[in-house]
Formats: sequence, C-alpha cells, structure tokens
Amino acid sequence: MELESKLSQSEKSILTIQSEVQNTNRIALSVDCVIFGFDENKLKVLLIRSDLKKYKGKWSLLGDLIKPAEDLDKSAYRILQQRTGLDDIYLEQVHTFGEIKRHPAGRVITVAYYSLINIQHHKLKIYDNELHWHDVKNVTDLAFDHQEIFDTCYKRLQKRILEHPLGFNLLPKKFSLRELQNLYESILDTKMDRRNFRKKFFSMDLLTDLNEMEQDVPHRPGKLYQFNFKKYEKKKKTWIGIDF
Amino acid sequence: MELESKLSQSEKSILTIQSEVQNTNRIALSVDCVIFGFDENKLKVLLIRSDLKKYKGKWSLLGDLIKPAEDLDKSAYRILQQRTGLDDIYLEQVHTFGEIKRHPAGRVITVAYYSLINIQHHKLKIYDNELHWHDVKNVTDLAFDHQEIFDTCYKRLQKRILEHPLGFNLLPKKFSLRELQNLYESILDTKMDRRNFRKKFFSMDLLTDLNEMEQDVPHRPGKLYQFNFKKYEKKKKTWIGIDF
DNA sequence: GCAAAAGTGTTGGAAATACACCCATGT
DNA sequence: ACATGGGTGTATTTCCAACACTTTTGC
Repeated sequence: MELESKLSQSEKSILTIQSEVQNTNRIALSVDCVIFGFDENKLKVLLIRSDLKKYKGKWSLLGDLIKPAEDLDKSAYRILQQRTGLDDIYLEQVHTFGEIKRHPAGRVITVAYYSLINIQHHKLKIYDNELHWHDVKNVTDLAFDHQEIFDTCYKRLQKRILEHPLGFNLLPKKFSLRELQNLYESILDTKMDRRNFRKKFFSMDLLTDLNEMEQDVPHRPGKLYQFNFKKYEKKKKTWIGIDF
Repeated sequence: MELESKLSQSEKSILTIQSEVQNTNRIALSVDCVIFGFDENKLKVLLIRSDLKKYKGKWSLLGDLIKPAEDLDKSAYRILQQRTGLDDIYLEQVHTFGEIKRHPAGRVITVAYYSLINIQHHKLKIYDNELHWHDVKNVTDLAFDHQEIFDTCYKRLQKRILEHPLGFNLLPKKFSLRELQNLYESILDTKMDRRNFRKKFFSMDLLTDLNEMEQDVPHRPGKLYQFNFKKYEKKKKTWIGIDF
C-alpha cells in the first residue's frame, strides 16, 4: 500500500477522477431480473432461452445492459415493462455479481433484482415464445451464473416473505385464505397448519373481508379477502431479540 | 416496447453484445466501504475527509474505482487492506447505488459494503491524519450520497447482528460478557436486561469459557470468553413463523 | 467501608403449536 | 350420499420479560 493508498482518495484531483471515470476504468453493467409468478398453486419464474451458442438450449434470466444515462431501478423497470407489459411491479434489488469471467462477451457486472407479479394479469402479454414460466422447483443449470443469481434471489424472497407481507403482489386482488396459504407453502416449500395460519393472519389484521365468496369451486366456497395496507407499517417490535 | 424488446435479448448476436459491452455502454464503477469499529463502548465508523471542492470539509466513506480486471469483493478487500492494513476482515455487500447524478465527476455506480474490524488491531495502522473514527451517532451530512449509503449499511448491520453472531469481529479475541452486551447495546442503540442477555448467550452455547479474568478493572473482574464457531451453523428453525 | 460491576433464579404472560370435528357446496 | 375443502376452539408448551439480592474487587 503506502504511497499509492495514501494518495488514492485523499489527494486525487477532480480532474484525475474525471479522467478515470471517463476513460480507463469503465465497465459494462447489466440488470438481471428474477421474475416470480404464482399459478396452479406453484411458484414460477419467468425465463428466456439463451441465444448464445455457448449456452445453447439453456435458460436464462431476463436482463439487459444498463444505459449510461439510466438509473439502476429504472433499468430494472424497463426490462420488466418490456418483457411483461406491466407497470407498477414490486421490485427489490438483491445483490451485485461481478466475477471477472462471468459473461463470455467480456467483463459485465450485473445487478440482480427479483420482482413479484400477478401472473393472471400477465398471461395475456407473453408474445415471445422463447419466454416460459418454470416451476421454481425445476430450475437448474441456467446459463451464465444465472443459477447462482436465481438461488440468491429465491432465498431472499423466502426470507422477506417472513418479514413483510409481499405475497399479495403475486395474487389476484381478491383471494381466499387457502390461496394465500398455498402461496406461502410453495414459496417456503413447507406445510403449515391451517388453523394456525388463519389465526396468524387474522391477528395481524391486514386483511379486508370482502363479504364475497369464491365461485365455481367443487367444494364449499371460501371467503374472499383483500390486503389492507393502511394497517401495515405500524407494527414494530418493542424489545429486541437475538435469533441466530 | 414491441420490436426492440423482442429483439433485445433473444436475437442479439454475441458480436452485437460484445460491441455493446466494449464500447457504448460502459460505466465507471466504484466500491464504498462502511468500516465499523468498536471502541470506548461506542460503535464507530472510519471516515476520510473529502478532497473535492464541492464537498470541502465533509467526510466521506472509503472507496475507490473498481479496476477492469478486479473482482468485486477483491476490490473491497483491496480498499480495506490499503486503508487499515488488515487482512481477513468480515465484509458484506449491501446494496448498489446508481443514481445518475450521484457523483460530480460523472456517472459512477457504486457497490456498498460494510465491514467489521477489531479496532485495537487497527489502531496502530492509521497513518493518514485525514482518516478518523467517528461515533456512528454523530454521523451526519456526509459527502456525495454517502449519508444514504451509511444509513443503509448501518441498518443492515443492525438487522444482521440479530440473525448472526457477527459481533466477535468487532471485539478482541477475549472479551467479557459486559463488553459483548455493550457492543450489542451500542449497535442496536438500546438497553438490554443483563440477566436475560447472559441467559440468551449461554443458551446458544457459542462462547468458550477461557477460565481467565479481566485484569486491572476498578471493580470485580469478569470472566473472559471466546467465540466458538464450531457450534454455530447448526441452529435452524423447525416451524416457520411469519413475523411482520 | 464504599463504589462498581459480576454473578445468579424465579415467575407470569404471551405466543406458538398440536390437534378433531362439523359445515357448505358440487357431483 | 359422498368427496372436497371451509371454518372453528382449546389445551399444552415454549419462549420472552420483568425483576433484587449477594459477591468480588479496587480504592
């Protein structure tokens, strides 16, 4: 270190920095989106066939290069808009992947996002037959380092769904408690006790009872609910637990 | 969307992508590190004076541009190594900040990390008097968007410390329970019950009793402990709670 | 002997879990 | 009538949280 490091930030002039920023040190950046949907009681992810010879036949995440005059989140929204036709989508940045050799076309650092969309709204809008919804359980061997990106994003979703009520983004506006529970069970890959699940959600007081019933189900119809967001955001923990 | 989007990923050739990667779409990338330390029973962060006229007199995080042939994490380690002289430091990537106008020298996207270091080891190695340890409580009005980056990283640390036993990275190898509790209290900015804190940690069985005592304290000396990592990593939750 | 922090157990309440029966609908 | 999932209550256990006194050392 020593000389170089002492100089590196404290004494560089703005001109030096400008020169570095504009010339020597630029790198291509992309955004990749793990787009989750929920259909047939299964958690799905939207993938596209890779067109690169190296990854022929493999699936990959949806992504694109970031334009030099485009905000990061904007870039992610653009990809979603282009691919799904949907605005107003839940989106969360997860991690940035920067291995030198991760992309065959050269150095590309990629910022990974996951997003949650209501697959019913979306269904009508897939024109491109290279796009396909995959069960998350069957997602293996993606192109590039996309398997790692997918795994990271899926784990993040599993964690977040326990901390915040994000599920509604994946469901229709109106849903039954059974659908909600199916959603949680498929995201977390677990089974839950029905009575305890209901108790938990009702006690959180985040659902509005619509006084409507399911239609056309081959069994006793369930009540339909909506998420109530006014009531969320108030709940904080008082004491602070340590839970390793 | 339409035409452009349909083509954008599914039909671009490797040559097109290579050209984009190498020419039109490159952006400068930096790493910024929020370096935490613990001293005098307070959580501290290492800052450097900004040399840019625009931010004269303000403090900023330690960072540098990523070199085109340097891995992301490597880059963060390099900055830490240069600034603190320490290897083998706990480091976690937190978020990538990409507002178009965040840096006066032009478009620079920055990947934020936080790190935890043992300030005792480090003390000897600050040569640069533009570097200074600040109480996290007094960190305001940093240069660039570094206040936002700092806030984000600090919140992440507060969350992580409740989920994983990271604290030891900030403490000497041997520490008393009082020091450990002081650490948690200063990170979380809260007070905890001493008996419950002890119970909690002992029940986790992550501490090795060294059968040594504190020296030269003006009161009854406490026992000294070490973190025991073999035992960590086993604890999982069985049922899955939902805690909004 | 006094100040300062170490060390130690118990109890009540809240939340999580496990668990079984009747009900409404479509076929 | 039967198959399917909807809807409900209680008892047990586990975890959290509040709380006070005695001990050891330095001065």
